[in-house]
Amino acid sequence: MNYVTLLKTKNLKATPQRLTIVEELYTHGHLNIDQLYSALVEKFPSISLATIYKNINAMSDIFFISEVKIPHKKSVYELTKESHAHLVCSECSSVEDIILHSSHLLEEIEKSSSFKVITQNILLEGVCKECQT
Amino acid sequence: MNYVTLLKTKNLKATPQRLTIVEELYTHGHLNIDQLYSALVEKFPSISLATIYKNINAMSDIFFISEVKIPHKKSVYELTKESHAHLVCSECSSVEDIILHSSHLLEEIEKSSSFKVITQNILLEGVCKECQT
DNA sequence: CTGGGTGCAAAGTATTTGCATGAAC
DNA sequence: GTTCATGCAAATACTTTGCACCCAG
Repeated sequence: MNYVTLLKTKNLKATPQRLTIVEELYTHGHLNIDQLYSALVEKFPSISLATIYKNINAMSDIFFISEVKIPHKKSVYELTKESHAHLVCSECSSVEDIILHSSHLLEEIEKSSSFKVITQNILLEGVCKECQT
Repeated sequence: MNYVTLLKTKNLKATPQRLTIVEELYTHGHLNIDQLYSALVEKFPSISLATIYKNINAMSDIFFISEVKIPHKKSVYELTKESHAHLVCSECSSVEDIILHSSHLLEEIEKSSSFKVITQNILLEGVCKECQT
């Protein structure tokens, strides 16, 4: 898949700044605003936080980027991908993706309530492999 | 259970403002900062947002209140209770609690990763009963 | 009485907006 | 050439802090 083309189909220009945000997220998976800014300022010394925000918002609007809200922490951003859950380490703050087969869960909800689920947002806090000394 | 006593055991004074926040959350389940402020200002016309924030923070520190972060929306607060999931309606923004038996989910995670889960944070977005015209 | 709480104002942090210039197409 | 993006500064929104006064215990 070609990010440049994908952006253009949504009428967003493929600027170097924008592409670098995408690359950073592709490479590192999950980054918060400050981490994105630190990464981008290396390459574009005069970039402003406003540009980061504008781009995050623009690409979120087209569902190309998603915000992950984390309890007691700053939000991180990721490239939108197949529905998945997040494992957040309380020690090192790492965020890991995991694909769940949560059909049981959805069945359970439909049985016990009349709520029609559209999007799942599952986040597990705990200790990652590396931090389990 | 007696909220007054509970607060005191944590060295928090049972002020009218504080108790009203608790009552509001008890009655309405989930409220954001603005809703809390609107409710409290009825009873205490000179209350300030700072007081709301300070109390929310103080009672969060003792795990008496929990913040629920919701995608694309403002956080809401609830009284801490038994572990449960949230159903958030995209139409009317209502938040409903549901107790899940998510053992399958936890087993699955432990099988496919070495992550040790401590806290679950499950939120489902969709359409509530009332909004399913 | 004593210590913590309240409410005000101010400070701090986070995010958005307006606009002139510049780059993508 | 036209449109949209960038980057600066300013504005707005959100949250915390300091302090004098007040109330719960």
